[in-house]
Amino acid sequence: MASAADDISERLEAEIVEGVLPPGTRLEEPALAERFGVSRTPVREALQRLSASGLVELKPRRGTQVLNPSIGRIVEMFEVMAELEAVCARLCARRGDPDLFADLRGWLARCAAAADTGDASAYYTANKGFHSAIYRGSGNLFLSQQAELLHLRLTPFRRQQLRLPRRLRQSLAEHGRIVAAIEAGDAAAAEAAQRAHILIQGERFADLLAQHGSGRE
Amino acid sequence: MASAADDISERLEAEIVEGVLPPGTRLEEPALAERFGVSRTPVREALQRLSASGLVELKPRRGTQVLNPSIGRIVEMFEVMAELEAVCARLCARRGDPDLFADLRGWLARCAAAADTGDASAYYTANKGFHSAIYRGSGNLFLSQQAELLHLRLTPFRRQQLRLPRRLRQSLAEHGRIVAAIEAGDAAAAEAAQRAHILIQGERFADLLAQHGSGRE
DNA sequence: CTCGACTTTTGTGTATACACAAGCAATAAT
DNA sequence: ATTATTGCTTGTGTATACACAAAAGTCGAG
Repeated sequence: MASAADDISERLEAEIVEGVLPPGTRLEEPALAERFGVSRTPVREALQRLSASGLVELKPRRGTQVLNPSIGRIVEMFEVMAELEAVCARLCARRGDPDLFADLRGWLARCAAAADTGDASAYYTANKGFHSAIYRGSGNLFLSQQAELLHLRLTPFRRQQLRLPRRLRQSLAEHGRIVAAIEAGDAAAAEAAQRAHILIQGERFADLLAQHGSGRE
Repeated sequence: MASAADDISERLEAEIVEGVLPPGTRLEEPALAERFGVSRTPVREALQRLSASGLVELKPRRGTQVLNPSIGRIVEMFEVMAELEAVCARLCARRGDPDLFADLRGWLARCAAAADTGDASAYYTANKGFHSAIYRGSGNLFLSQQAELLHLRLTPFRRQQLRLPRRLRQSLAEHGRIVAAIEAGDAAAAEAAQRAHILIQGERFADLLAQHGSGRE
């Protein structure tokens, strides 16, 4: 039922997000067509969609490649992400829905379990669930979808961070503060905690790159 | 130099935003192909892009039509727009750049001139410039682009509002308060004023629809 | 007259073929 | 030896053709 273009764009998206296709990789239509056993037509449609969601860059007559934003731009994206999530957290606090509290507590527990065992992969999953719960908890479906989209776009640049065990525990503590503020109905505190929680990731990212001396400017 | 698909998507975008193609209009590929004198291929690419930017809906095997969101969803979009613009205004106030002040004052003057003569079309243009200046003034290019995109998506639903002369003067007054707060470096006031300025549009929109008893739910 | 099954038509999804621009290599001229 | 020009290769942009699903129309049975 899913069209070939859907299928291809999903698989490419996953590979970009997972880092299988690192930023800068050239995506040539004939090669992809052969790989997926289809013609170039659905491949082109898939690339168009990825371009629209901001994962690849599509230069006219010069091919498409996995987007490789500058450090500055990535930091900007993290700043916007921080604001979007801050709004979500504020709205969560304002709603004060007990079901939402239970949901958040559940994800928090999963995060804690993963942090205890130091399982970065499990923490990644639980973390994603936690943030999605906050998006949905805003009660604004459009906002939630925008947040999910930007979260996806940032995933390639966030992966390395959770490898550091200290960051993992720190992240967990921040989650705890966020949930506490939401449960207390303290919108301002929830907003501030969430914003800080995301902003620190942008800073972390810049630190990591400066450290490793990546080839970016 | 611009590809046919670029050209078509731009023209369709303009027509959707201007209301020539009202929400709900079916966009059939063969018809568009004939109209633009090209084959279906570039038409399809153009529709893909419009779908990605959120102006049209592309249902598999069921064609594409100009997006016709529910009232609730449009209100949600206005809420997100309000938050994005609020962030922009806050960042403007924090920067405190005199060049930015001058820019804003310039647009404010153009808005005032248009409001004096009651020229809704001129006010529309000046208003767009004013808001764009605030986006750019945030100093965050990514945020600015996201704001422009959402502004574009909301344009079809904002057109009717400025017809009302009272709303026009009211809008001008709000602009004045925003600029004053930014110039004063009062980030919190700028943020609040900008948020309110946008939110009122969402409410206005809902009012208008309720009044006219549109066919939406 | 109404309802349902069948046929026709319309429109989308995909494949293939051609057109052409950009990059690259080899050769020729200075 | 260096550089400019020309031809070749690669890859994207567009056109056309076919496959098939969904909607629309038609016909017959009750």
